[in-house]
Amino acid sequence: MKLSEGVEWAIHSCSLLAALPTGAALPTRKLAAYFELSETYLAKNLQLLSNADIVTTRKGPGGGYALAKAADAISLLDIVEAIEGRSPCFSCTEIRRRGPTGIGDEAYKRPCGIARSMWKAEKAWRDELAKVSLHKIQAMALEETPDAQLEKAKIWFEEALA
Amino acid sequence: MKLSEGVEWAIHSCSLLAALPTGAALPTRKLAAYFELSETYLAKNLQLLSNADIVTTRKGPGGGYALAKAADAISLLDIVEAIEGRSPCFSCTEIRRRGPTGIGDEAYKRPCGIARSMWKAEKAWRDELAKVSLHKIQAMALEETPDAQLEKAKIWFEEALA
DNA sequence: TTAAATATGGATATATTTTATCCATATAAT
DNA sequence: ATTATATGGATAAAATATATCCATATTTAA
Ligand code: FES
Ligand code: FES
Repeated sequence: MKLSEGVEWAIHSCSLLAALPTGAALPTRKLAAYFELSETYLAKNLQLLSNADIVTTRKGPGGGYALAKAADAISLLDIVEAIEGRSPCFSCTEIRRRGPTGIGDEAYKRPCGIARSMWKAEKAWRDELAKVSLHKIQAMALEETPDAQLEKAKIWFEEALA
Repeated sequence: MKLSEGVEWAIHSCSLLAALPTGAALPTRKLAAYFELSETYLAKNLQLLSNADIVTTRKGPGGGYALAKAADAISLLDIVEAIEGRSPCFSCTEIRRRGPTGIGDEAYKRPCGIARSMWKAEKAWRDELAKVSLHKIQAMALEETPDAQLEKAKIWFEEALA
């Protein structure tokens, strides 16, 4: 069980976008450059964010990506689900119905106890992710980023938005 | 993010083993037959349970698998970790250090806020799994299994252990 | 003592998923 | 018009999950 790389990429990208001045946007090329990531593959992940209405896009020169809503209205869960999808990690294949003791499908009404337990745990995970806003992520990043990096980031932004 | 099939197989297998009379054991062949699963692949998963000390084994005729401890001393988390391993689902690749604004590795002491948040959610998942004992799983199964199946299972057991 | 039944671990094969790239197209700004 | 950009589809390459096979060690039962 591993989350895809794209989840980390997407969170960092959103966190960076959260720092943009109103009205500004960053294109794939610049986002990829900032994090030193594959431009084409990052583009795919940004598309997922776009389809999930987490970011908005503007085509053409000067265009790019920006957050679609306030950073405190976007949660880690939103981002994780945009990238990973919404299907449960645990999937019950109804093993209980199989084999020599299994009986007709109509006999099994509720989801089995195993699935219910696994799904409950998964809900705890999602609930916890839902509690963390992008705003909080950005605030933590701001606080823990070394001053030297903040300086360089400031200069990079000026150039990128010029 | 998907849990491997083996997790479901392992939980069902343990739940069945929990129903064994003291001293009895079931070999791979019979477990696979009961659930109509691939015998060779189930064997691999049972090996993982064995290495994790969730089940004990006895080689030779009349041998097989049995629980290594009481069913209420085994949790879903134990089983999930035996099959899936203990490494975190989210892995921080330290993207923050990269790119044109990144500075020397020595500047980043604590894990980043993104990773801390993701790991916290993961902990909530594991904690929830740890709360569910195999005993509970077995009790739920017993309660929700149709009577017709319980009958057939009883007969199957008698034959299997004869 | 021997034969049969079983688990174990290694090697390997196959299928599926993830990661990554490329391209043709649509769209917007200058 | 030209340039910069996102989008979605097709495809390729790499990694992982699924599945099988085999040689070996061990244990039981005859
Ligand atoms: S029957 Fe296997 S998890 Fe539901
Ligand atoms: S730097 Fe990316 S999650 Fe830690």
